[in-house]
Formats: sequence, structure tokens, C-alpha cells
Amino acid sequence: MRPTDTPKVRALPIFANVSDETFNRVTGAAYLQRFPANTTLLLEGDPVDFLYVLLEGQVELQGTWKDKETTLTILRPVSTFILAAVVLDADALMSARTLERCEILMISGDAIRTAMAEDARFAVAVARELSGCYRGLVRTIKNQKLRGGVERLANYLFTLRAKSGGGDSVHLPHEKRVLAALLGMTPENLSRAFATLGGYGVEVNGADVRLSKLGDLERLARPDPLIDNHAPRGPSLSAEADAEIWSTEHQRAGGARS
Amino acid sequence: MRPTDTPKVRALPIFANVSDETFNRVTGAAYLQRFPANTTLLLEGDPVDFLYVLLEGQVELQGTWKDKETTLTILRPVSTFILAAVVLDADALMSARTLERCEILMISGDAIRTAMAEDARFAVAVARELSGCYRGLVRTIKNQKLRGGVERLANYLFTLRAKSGGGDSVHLPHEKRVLAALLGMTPENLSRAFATLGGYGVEVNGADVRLSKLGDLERLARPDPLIDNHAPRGPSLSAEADAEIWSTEHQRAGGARS
DNA sequence: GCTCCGAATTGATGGAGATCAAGAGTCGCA
DNA sequence: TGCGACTCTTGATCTCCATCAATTCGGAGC
Repeated sequence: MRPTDTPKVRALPIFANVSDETFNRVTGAAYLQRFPANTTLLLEGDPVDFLYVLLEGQVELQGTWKDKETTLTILRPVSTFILAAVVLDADALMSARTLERCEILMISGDAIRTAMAEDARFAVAVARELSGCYRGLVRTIKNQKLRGGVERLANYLFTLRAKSGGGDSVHLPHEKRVLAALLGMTPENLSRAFATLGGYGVEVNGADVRLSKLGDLERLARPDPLIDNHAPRGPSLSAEADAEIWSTEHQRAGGARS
Repeated sequence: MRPTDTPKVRALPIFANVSDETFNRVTGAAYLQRFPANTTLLLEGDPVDFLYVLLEGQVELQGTWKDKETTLTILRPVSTFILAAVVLDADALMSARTLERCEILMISGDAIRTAMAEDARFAVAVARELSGCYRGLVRTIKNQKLRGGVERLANYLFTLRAKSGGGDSVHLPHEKRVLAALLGMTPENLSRAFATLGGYGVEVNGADVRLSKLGDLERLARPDPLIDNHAPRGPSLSAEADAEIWSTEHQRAGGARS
């Protein structure tokens, strides 16, 4: 690992509250790798030997069956992925593909498992991370099965807005076809969904989106803290440690809770 | 906890490899409760104070949004549920409702978290369980998004067959309307799906289903070990510790892997 | 036996989204 | 500057599934 990357990695939730000794032991056996865009890092069904830590770029996790393909999530830095497979030393259930040029830290799965067995604090941190990922998936399923395409898009826009600090305009972080896959629809229908949202004050200009009529849009979207992990959570927010909805990104409000 | 229940609970994966001392400490602070059918154990958004262990009966986990409702899974003994919320000491993302009279062991969440911090083996066991649950959800999403209703039903029948030892007839463990919710369709469409499968040798008689023409049915279903957690996994099966697809039931092939 | 109620089936219709096809804008590159 | 490849958009059609409605079936209770 490069010295400049160390602080980013050290700040990962899976190392929260973990001793320097364990941290150094685990990351000692790690490679920093660069990958070009559109590279398959890991294929569904492959054995998983490393925990991946995305430091730069974007990675898509997808599943396949009978020539059909579905996107489960799109990761952005700094995120870990396929932790569950590493913990169980099992085969990957989804494929991982770079969407752009990426910088990825690969940590030995053996090292992870060994460190968990020897350091309860690390094992707890891993369990907490897994819990966040699990809850992220629950949110994803609810989002998919309970909402229609237009509603998913509207809520996605609110999520973006919340992440970017809450102005009245947002910038789409992906190509539209990638966004469509992420939202579980075709590019064609994403276009139509944006057109529909025009009636709710959504003006699209390339990757820039203005949200006039926030009230109207919110009445349509009905964001829900039990699905969308961004909503105003009351003044005394108790630093929920859930992973993000749309990914396992680590942009937590607070640090570790004692 | 009743003495007769102890062995069942002790055999749970979250106690695999765990010392008697930790086991006793954790289960010491536990209540055994009975609930009638159709009781809400836990409502979406509620704080979660206990880890639930289903010893008898059936429990449905569901999510809601704007008068719509979706079933995430149906649990059967012996299963734990809402472990992720317990680990994070967070609010529940789904509701839990009994489908029949149930016997449930409730273990203090504080006790779980404390024991994890003090006993690495327990923390590892919890992490492994969470990993299995996570992978179960990944399977669920792939099943939902990649397959149509008829295909989901066909694969469900194969899963049932595998669990019951592989004869050419299976017994449906739920009412059809519950099964429909589990498979993510309406009761009407489940009926129609069964009718369609008639052409593939599926004969329904109440809750009993005969599968003549297994070959035809399998060609339609295309079961996949990366979605359906039952498929023949090669002779040297390495005791995958994944949770079941349709639930977090614990019917593992092997015990702990060293 | 009977009724009654809910579950299960079957049919008819509607809507959301996928697919197919064509056109319009954009970017990179020679 | 123009070509080519790409994304993005828009329109027409089709498929799957939900919904509404009408029976039929089966068991519980009297």
C-alpha cells in the first residue's frame, strides 16, 4: 500500500477501533493494483482470495443468469467489496467490473480471517460492516419491489441532493445508461422517467439536474428513512452505522459509537 | 430457556465454536415467549432490543411503503432473525409477523454485543452468520430480477425437492397465498404459474405436488448454484456456510470448517 | 346434513416496463 | 472538417404481471 493511501484505508469502518498492530498485520499482506476501465475483476462463481478496497474509480457489481444481467450496486471510493465471501471463504455470487480506470487495494482473505480470529475488536468491526451491507441490501430490495421506476428515480435524486449538501441542483455521477442499470430499468425508460419528472420541476441538462419545485417532487417521491439512507433523521441523530443504500460507500456521519 | 430447547439453540451457527461460558452468558439473559398466529413481533422502524430465535412456527419478514407491502422471507425453525439490527443497535428495517402460533427465544441485544466484544470466537461466528444472510439476500435479488414468475416457481419446487431428499413429489409448506407473497407474485398469478407448469409435468393436488418429467422442468428452471442454494455442488462439497435462499434457516450440510 | 367464509381458481382488462426501431445530439480522431 | 461510434432520446409495439370480477372448492361450525 502507498503511504498516501494509508489514512484513507485506516479510516475504513472495518478498521474502526482496531489496534495499529492488527491493522498493520492485515494490510501488510496487501497489493495496490491499477485496472483499466471495463475490466472484470472477479467473475461470478470464482473463488475469492482477496478483500477489495476501491480507492479510485468506479466498480459495478452485477449478477447474471441465462444471458440476463442485473446490476446490484455501483461502488465509489472508498469502499470495500465482497467481504461476505471473504469471511466465509466462499465463491463470489456476483461479478465485479470496473467502469473506469481504478485503483484498488487487495487484501489477503486469509489475513482477514486470521486477524478476526485473533482480535475481537476487528471481528466486531467486520460484523458491523457486514450488518451495514446487509441492511443496504434490504433497502435495495424494498426500493425495487415497492416503488415504480419514476419513484425510484425521484428518490435517487433526493439521495444525491442529500449527499451533495442539499442545494437545488445535483450532478449525476454516472452515465445515464449506467444510472439506468443501477435503478433497475432500461436506458429508454430512464429517459421517459426524466421526462415525466419534468412535470415536477426536474430540468435535465446533460449530467446537471435542477430541482425547482422540491415540494412537488418530494410529494411524489415520499422518501422514507427505512428505504433511503439519507432522510432527515430527527435532530438527535445517533450516528447510524448503516452502509449507503446505493452502494457500500463509507460516508458515515459519525465515527464509531462506543 | 427451557432445558429441552438448549441443544437446538446451542447448535445454531452463531454459537458454533463458542465456549460454553460465552454461550451461557448470552443465553442467560433470554426469555422464551409464545405468540399466537398473526401477531406483529416487531414493526418497521422500531428499535430492536432482542435477537429473535424462532424455535417453533413460521414468521414472515416484510417491508412496507405507501400501503404497499412486500415479503422478504419466511422463516422456519430453527432460525435467528434481525441479527444485523442487533449488531448495530439500530432500528428494524422490516416488520416481523407470525404466520402461525410460534415459540420464540428472545436474547438481549446488549448481551450479544457485549459477548462479541469479549469473545472473538463468538464475534467471528456472528460475522459468518451475517455473511450467510447477506449472501442469501444477494441470491434473493438475483432470483427476483433475473427470473420471471414461472421460472421462480419452478426453481422453488426444485429447492423444496432438494430439501426433502429428492423424490419426485414435494409438499408445499405454506398456504398458496403465502407462497405467492414469498415468490413475489399475486395469488392469481401463482395459480396461473402452476397451470403453466402443468405442461412440464407438474401436477398439483392441494399442498402435494408431483413432478413427473423432471428433465423438462429442469430445462425450464435452469437452477443455478449462484442463485439457488441447493444445486448439486460437485462431489467434494466443501460445506458452504451460506444461509438458505428463501430464509435464514439453518440446515447446513456440515459443521464448522476448521 | 346444512350454511358460511375464506382460499383457490379462472377469465377479462389495464398498466408498467421491455423491446424494437429510428432519429438527434456529442465526442474523438483522422 | 468530416467520418464513425457512441449515448441519448422518442415513438410504436409487445409481454408480463396486477387488478377486478365471478365462480368454485373445501373446511369449520351449527
